[in-house]
Amino acid sequence: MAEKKGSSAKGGKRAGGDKRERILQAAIRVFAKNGFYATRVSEIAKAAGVADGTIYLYFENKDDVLVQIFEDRIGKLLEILRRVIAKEETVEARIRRIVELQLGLLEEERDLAEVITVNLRQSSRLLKQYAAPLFTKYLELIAGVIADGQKEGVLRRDVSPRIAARSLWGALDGLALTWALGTPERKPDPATLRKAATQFATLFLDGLRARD
Amino acid sequence: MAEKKGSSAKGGKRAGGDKRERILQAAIRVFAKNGFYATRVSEIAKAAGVADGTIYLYFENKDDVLVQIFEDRIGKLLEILRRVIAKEETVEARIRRIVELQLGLLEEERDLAEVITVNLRQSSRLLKQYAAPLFTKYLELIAGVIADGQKEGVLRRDVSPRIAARSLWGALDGLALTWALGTPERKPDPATLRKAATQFATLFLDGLRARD
DNA sequence: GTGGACTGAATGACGGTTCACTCGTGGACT
DNA sequence: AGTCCACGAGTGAACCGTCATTCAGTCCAC
Repeated sequence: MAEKKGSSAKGGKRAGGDKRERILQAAIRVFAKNGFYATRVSEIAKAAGVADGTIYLYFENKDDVLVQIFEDRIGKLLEILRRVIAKEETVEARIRRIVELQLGLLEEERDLAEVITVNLRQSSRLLKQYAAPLFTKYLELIAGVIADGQKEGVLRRDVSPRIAARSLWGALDGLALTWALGTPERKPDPATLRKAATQFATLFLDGLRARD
Repeated sequence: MAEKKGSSAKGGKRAGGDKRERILQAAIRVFAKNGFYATRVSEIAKAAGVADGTIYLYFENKDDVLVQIFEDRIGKLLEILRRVIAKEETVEARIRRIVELQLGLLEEERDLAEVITVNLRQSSRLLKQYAAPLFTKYLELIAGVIADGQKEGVLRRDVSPRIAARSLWGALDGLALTWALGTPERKPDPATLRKAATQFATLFLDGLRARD
């Protein structure tokens, strides 16, 4: 309504790509707030400043909106993670970065984190089909780091990298859930977050380090 | 239809309590299979061998069925956990038992585990109101064990018991999720499960043990 | 003036909930 | 003992509100 249109230079034609993005952002916000099933398509539309029908120009249906959020965002996250891991020298540093990144996401993009944490589990059909493969990639990335550490002799070899990776992810997810559910509105205090991240990373690393 | 009625001795009058239980069990089964939102009330009814309307004699509405599952079952789980913890002598043994119990639940009552793991996150309204308090109790129980360990000097003191407890729960939940989602039908292989439990418990304990 | 992005009211399906009815039971009365 | 009746648990077809989705029309940009 009181919305300015195309805003800058060229005008509106190429606004298409922009609309899609606006809808995605709005959907993340609303899904985070109310959950997938309790969210009305019309709410997403309103939040995006778009007509109900417009959503169907960019997405097949409501499910597809959730799917696209995963495809788009988790893809990017994986990219960032890969780059960050490549940059660090030691296994320990890499794992600490993973922890920081996953919990940091909560600070930066709280809504996205909540959508991932909470909605990852909602529709099993959806989940298994789209989210699970990406999720698996994420886990394999972590498992890879751990396996490398084992080969280097830095990490103990009597724990399966996969199990360790899953535990790591689960623990971080569990910590995230606390804040996602705890404070309805406010961002979790970054200091608390950082403290938790550090403590947990230490705990995990000490458990995983090769005994001397 | 082809259902035998009151079956044994007395007849049917006190069958009421029985019906409620039948509905709960059926609901756990169906919720586990399809998730809360995708489940039709009529499906629960069919699975329980009961008319649609009967469900409303025992539960306020569909939401209430889920709520009652939590109240009923998690209550019992807490009870068991408390008893088990009391019986063990050392902190290490207690933590190992917690791990075994939570992963063991997956083996024994796969559907319930799935409902808890997956549906715990579905309706945030529902979740915050009913499940969260019970969940908090569970976490506090674990945190208590860890705090005791710290007081005894067995566990390191530089990690908050709460954070450790959350991590522990999250990791176990993450491991459970693997199997809950992985094999659609079959129970996870008990041996795999046990291996994972042991490995993780060792990992966690070694991380948490007081350094010498 | 035309094409196409966009709109939003109308549509239809779906499914939770209701409620008028059925029927077995156990107590009261003969 | 045999009959009868009131009760209420149980039933399930119908109801009705709630959306996801559609599509006939509007409005720019060129």
